[in-house]
Amino acid sequence: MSQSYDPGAFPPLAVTVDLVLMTVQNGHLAVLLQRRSEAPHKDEWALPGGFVGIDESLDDAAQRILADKAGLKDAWLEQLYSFGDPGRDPRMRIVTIAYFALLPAAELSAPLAARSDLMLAPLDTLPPLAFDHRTIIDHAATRLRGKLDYAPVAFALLPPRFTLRALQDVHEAILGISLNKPAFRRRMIDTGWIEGTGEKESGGAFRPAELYRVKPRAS
Amino acid sequence: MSQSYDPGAFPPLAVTVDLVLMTVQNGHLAVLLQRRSEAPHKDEWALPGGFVGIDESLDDAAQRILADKAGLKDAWLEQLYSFGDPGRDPRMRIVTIAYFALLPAAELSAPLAARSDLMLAPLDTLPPLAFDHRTIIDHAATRLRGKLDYAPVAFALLPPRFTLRALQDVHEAILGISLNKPAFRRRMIDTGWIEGTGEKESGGAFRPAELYRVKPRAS
DNA sequence: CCAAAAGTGTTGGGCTTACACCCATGG
DNA sequence: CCATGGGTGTAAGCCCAACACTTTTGG
Repeated sequence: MSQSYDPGAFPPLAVTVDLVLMTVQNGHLAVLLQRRSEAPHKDEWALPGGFVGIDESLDDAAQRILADKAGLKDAWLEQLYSFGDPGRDPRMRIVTIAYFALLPAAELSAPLAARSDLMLAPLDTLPPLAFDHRTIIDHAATRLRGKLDYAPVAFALLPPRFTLRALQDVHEAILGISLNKPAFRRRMIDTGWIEGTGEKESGGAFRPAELYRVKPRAS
Repeated sequence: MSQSYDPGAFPPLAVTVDLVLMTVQNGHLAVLLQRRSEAPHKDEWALPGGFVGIDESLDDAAQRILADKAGLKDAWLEQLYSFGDPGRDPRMRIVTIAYFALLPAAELSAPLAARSDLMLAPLDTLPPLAFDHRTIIDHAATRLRGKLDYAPVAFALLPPRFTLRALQDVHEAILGISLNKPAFRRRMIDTGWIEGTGEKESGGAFRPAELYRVKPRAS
């Protein structure tokens, strides 16, 4: 910050935002990938991303890219980490700010059906990825698992009304382990994050479970 | 990533690294600030920072700036968050990657004495700061307090050999609360992070305390 | 032998888990 | 009335904090 400044003097350098958009599919964490249509890494799989507009905040860029790729607004989105090794992109120096977002699998079915360049890949069987995107995804998975116990993140993967069993399934998918049912129920209930609606699940074959919703942030 | 690319087409945009360099001074968390020598915000206090070199990784840039300002190498340094709102710098669009670092107060006395543009400001009585640096410092303090219980960060604020009382003082300064002595001792000891050297503190007026050191990362 | 700080033994309470059981529903 | 999954009561165990106590040093 102490050196002299002249806009024209700066070497070409770009800032992008890349999204790690995760969901739970068949009991496993999965991430949305996009097939690259251009060099470098043409036809390889990569994270959806894009350049940050010159008058656009980083958060706004992430929301815009999310809307472009998944057609969605107001998703839970969090800045993850920044990656900027020289040479991570062969074209030029690019620093990328990675964000991660969580969406219910149901909300991704429409964009996945509409666009053939998108796919959902389970985290444990990722294809080879362009750039350093594999590293970025690993960071995101670690962060997600770390936050699960102390922050209300899992709800972003569920519809507005959900059963406790569905919530437990999400936790088990993210952590990759099975959890004790009564302990899980009580732990969730006395986090204060959720509240029961009087309603019951419909269409079930057996005893219907109560539907819960996220409490409208009291604290 | 899907739009066409031409290095010359990119609007001028720069990437900087800013450092939140913290220590404990007189029982309070404090941060290293540098008086700006140029516009904008000339003569205001700001975080030490600098532009990222075109062939330099983000981590390397942070280490370089740390060495320049504090004359130190191999400090514990962690990427914090990236800030890039348009307008955060009036000159041009600047995205900054904030890092935070922890150093024992003793290691800062030399640079502080040698350079009149540096000062150590307690977190609870910060002067007005340039740019969005106040926000960055708040993020760093929150992150530090959050990590204290589950990561071995406090040791970066202590010399290689330290007493449990000194460690407790650091924790109390960071958290701003006082802790129960026996509980703290045992909690620290069975984290497995530290081990006793046989040595005792010297020069004390009363019973000398045992000196501990960080275990050479077993796990 | 006294003051002051280091370090330890013991107790008690709160939180979480594990297991067993009951409840509600469809067929 | 049976199978199945939802939901709850209870007891055991672990972790952690508070308190009281002992130990070690300098003066």
